[in-house]
Amino acid sequence: MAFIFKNVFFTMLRTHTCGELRIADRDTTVTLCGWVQKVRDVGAMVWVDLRDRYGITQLMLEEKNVSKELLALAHSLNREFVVKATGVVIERVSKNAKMPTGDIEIKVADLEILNPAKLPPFLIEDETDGGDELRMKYRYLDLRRNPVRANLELRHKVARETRNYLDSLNFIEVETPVLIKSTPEGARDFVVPSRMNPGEFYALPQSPQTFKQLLMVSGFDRYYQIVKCFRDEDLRADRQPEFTQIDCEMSFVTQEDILNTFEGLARHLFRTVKGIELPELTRMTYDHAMKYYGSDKPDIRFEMKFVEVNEETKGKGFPVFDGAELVVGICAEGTATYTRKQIDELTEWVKRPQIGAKGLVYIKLDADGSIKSSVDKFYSPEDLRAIAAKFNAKAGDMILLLCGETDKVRKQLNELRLEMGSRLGLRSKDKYAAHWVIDFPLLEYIEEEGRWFAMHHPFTSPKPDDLKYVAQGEFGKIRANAYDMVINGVEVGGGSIRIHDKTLQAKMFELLGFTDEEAKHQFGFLMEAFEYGAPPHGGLAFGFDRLCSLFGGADSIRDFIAFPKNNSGRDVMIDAPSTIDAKQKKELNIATTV
RNA sequence: GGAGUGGUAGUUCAGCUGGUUAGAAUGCCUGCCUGUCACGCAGGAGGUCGCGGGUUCGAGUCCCGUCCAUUCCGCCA
Repeated sequence: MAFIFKNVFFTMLRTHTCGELRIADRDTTVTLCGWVQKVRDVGAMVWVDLRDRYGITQLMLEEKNVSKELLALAHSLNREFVVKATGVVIERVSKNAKMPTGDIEIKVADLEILNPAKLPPFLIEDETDGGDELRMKYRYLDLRRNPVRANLELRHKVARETRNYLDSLNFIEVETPVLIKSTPEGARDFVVPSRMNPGEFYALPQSPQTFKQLLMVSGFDRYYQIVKCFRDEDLRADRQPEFTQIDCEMSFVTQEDILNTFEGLARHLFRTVKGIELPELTRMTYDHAMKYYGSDKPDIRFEMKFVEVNEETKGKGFPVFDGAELVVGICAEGTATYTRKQIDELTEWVKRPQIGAKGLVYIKLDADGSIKSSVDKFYSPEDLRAIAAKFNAKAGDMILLLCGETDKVRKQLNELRLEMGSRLGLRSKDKYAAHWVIDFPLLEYIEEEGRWFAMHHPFTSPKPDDLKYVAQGEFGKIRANAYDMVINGVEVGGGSIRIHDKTLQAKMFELLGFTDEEAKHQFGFLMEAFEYGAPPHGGLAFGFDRLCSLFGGADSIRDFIAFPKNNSGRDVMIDAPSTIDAKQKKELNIATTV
């Protein structure tokens, strides 16, 4: 077969794909290549479902019009054999409305086994019988399955549309190095020994942060990169040791410009990838998010905001509340019908070590107008109604209260809120609510380390108005020009306006406990660059894998990565990491222990 | 580092308070079948119950250890 497409000459084994033939192609002679999905053999007649990336087309062989040899060859086919078949497209006698090619089949005149195949260890079907472990070991087979292939196609589309959008705004994609320098701040680095520099190590980037800032100093103005980043931390369903970011930076911009630009990207992606017009992104301060949702990435697909009821609950003789720093709760609509058993189960749920609440107090507003609670001993119906009023609770609702230390109890109630949202079906995967969380604190104090840490990273600029707190030593009050984009409770991206002033940057390092030497050793190149005319700049980075899994309606990012690692950071297919031989170690100056 | 869940046929799972020869579904093999498409029918093969130790007359089942997988907490600037 040979043909010309866009002035390029192709020769190919096939004339068509397995997904494109329709009734209009009747009577044409075609050659298809693909994998045997299924052989249906009724003796004198054989049907073969031939599959490729594009779909499935049915091949048909009939005793009365093919040779014995050809029929025998068809009988010998097995799942996943690679086959080439030539024949005429005919209308089926009995059609299959369930498949796009279901009106036609190929009356096979010639059949060639291009490659036989071992029986795969699991079914290559949409609903596979294979468990995750097995699928990962034979990922190349798993990738033949429609759902996984569709995920990678989605990923491709998101990448393409990201490039289209950013390109239209004059962003240019610049590659930055992968072998860079280790820095102690932030996540653990993956390191690579340098053969040519004995005893020294490169680190793989946790993000191209400093390079993109240097590109701003270089005048590149608008940069982006779809780039692999590496963090040697424990993994989760939504966390891989190597992952991909859409990394962006702009010069001569305010925070407002960045929010608008990347809100535009989000909306462009929703429009082009999902066909959804995303409403304008709302904005919420970090303080607001923590107070009303107990999280810096609230899921605002549903309300169920926190209501603090210290005033209403204290001083009534209930010691647990009286002794608590904060009494706070949520109103779960329509759950007054919960049975004792369900409430007990919910109580056990919040008491699990992962959540760690001491207990759960409920107030039920029954449909008949009565009010009942687990603390009736301490609160009169009037007391309870006063609390309920603060929640705007109505008959049929149930209020769930937690108490304790402010930070902890907010975190616990956040978990409960999300759980109740799920139970009440308020977190539908095809509903999207996106917003910005802004005004993050610049610093947070880590008890164990006894010092302040950058909440975002050390290059984040403080809000000028808040610099007054420095003199007072109230570092926790300093807010940053930092922002996160949150969609459905998932932090999909975040960034900041950077420091471009050498003195301020030095001050920041000092605050973070760096000595002059340490700062110079680790970030001297950046400090020096800032002396040569650094423009005001800022940017952000999106978690590309998470964005894809969000679009794909999945909680795990693994099936949006062609070859992911497992929970222990292993690639079970190629069996990495692995040991290296003594010669390699010697060259790399690595002591041979073990 | 911590908590939970799981590991039994190629695969996904069931297997109760310990008790004959460890089951089901699916896949696989053989035969029959000319309109299948979850084809059907008949027959068949397939197991070191993750590994090590213990309790017991007897362990897939109970206990201890260990490995692996997975979810979460810590961690992830």
